[in-house]
Amino acid sequence: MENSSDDLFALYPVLRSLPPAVLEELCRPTSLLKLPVGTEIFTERQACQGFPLLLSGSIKVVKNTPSGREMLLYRVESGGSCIMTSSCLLGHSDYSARGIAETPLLMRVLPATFFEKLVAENSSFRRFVFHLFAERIAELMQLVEEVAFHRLDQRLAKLLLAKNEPIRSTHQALAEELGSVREIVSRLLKGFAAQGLVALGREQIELLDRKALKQLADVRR
Amino acid sequence: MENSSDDLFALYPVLRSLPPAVLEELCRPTSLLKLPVGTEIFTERQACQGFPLLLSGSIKVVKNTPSGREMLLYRVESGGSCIMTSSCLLGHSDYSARGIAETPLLMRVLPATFFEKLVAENSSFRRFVFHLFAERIAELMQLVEEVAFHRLDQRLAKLLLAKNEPIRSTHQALAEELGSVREIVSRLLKGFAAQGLVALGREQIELLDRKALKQLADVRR
DNA sequence: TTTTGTGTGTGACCTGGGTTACAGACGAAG
DNA sequence: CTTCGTCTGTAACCCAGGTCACACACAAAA
Repeated sequence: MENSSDDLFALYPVLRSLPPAVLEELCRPTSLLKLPVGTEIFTERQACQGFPLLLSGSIKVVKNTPSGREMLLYRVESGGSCIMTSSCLLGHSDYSARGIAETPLLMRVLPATFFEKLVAENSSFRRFVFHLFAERIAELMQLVEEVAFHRLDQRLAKLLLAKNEPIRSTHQALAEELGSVREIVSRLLKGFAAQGLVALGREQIELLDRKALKQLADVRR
Repeated sequence: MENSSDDLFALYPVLRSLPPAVLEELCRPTSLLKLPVGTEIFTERQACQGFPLLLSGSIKVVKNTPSGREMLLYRVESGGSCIMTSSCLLGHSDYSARGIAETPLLMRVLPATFFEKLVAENSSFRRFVFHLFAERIAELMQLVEEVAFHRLDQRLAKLLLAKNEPIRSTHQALAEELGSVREIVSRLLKGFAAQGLVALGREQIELLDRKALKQLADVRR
């Protein structure tokens, strides 16, 4: 698949107004990064060189515990951009989380100097970046609330609803998104199945009663 | 106490480079806001009119549950500025949290139009704002980790260490910072006291063994 | 002094969810 | 087919922390 600048513009319309020099630099074939699944995009306390523009694939940003548990903080999908990186570009040093390629990635990296320039001169780009920040903060605050106050069954229900069917993922993977462990997810899913909310298969979950799941997910306590 | 522009500049050196017009507007006595304790600075889903510059006092940003529990997301102190607001200034609509004056507040509000202009034209101001965002995000990610993976005794120990002695606050208040309930905090504090880590009094806590508390707070599990 | 309110101590109890330690089930590879 | 690795089920157990229901204790107000 060819990755012309067209793809870039389709995902990041903001970049249409780039000055030609930046554009040329950005579209040089060497600036195209292909990364395999599992690549660590960034680690806790490690610097970064530019502003990543994700063309395809998805990055998960997670916290890990020494005991081997994991918790998904958020995802970066194509069209989004990892704001963590810009955070770092802008003086804040350590990441305090890891970013990992969930799928093979295709991305271009906007060098730091260009990023600075764009943010300064291009109001729509600036708006775009601010928006990324704002969104991230809102999502993180939501996450704090959920982790602090919502039961795991609620959070699991919500997670299932957020995925598009057919859901193909292991209980382990779901547990890691929730910051829990496999056994509990299995137990809860079994409960859901018993209530006729889902049908379970190896590495696949079918949602039988979205309405009831939604109700479960939405209970305020 | 007079609140000249000097105070403003002392807290926000960034503003020194303001164009005179903005400066004049900002220093008009009418732009000085005095708010009593308990004022709701912003609520979930409510718009905002400018970028607040806190001169004195502290704002707590919290999540509440229907069951009456509360959880502190973060604080804004003088010199900081509530990035939530800017978030909103920049297009993201709903707050998903409440901001409440913990003490009487003294603040000036930079009107939205000036804010836009400053962010565009003044690189140090822009850097300042980005830095606020970045810091906030890092803190929130840290908070997620703590809530998800750390036990309450750890988090309480950390909280106590972060306060400056003498600590004068009720168990209820501590519980609300942690997103827990009074009884549990009392129980844990009693435990700390039994180990000689703290001495308890009505609305006051004395730290007897900071080293041990620190150790407790730092355990990685 | 008595009253009243606000903070604290405390025990009994419950429950969500994490831990351990398995056993079976399925699919792919040999 | 057999083997092996990955995924799932599941039971026994434990513990942190939340809930309920109190009883005090202390201070300020009446």
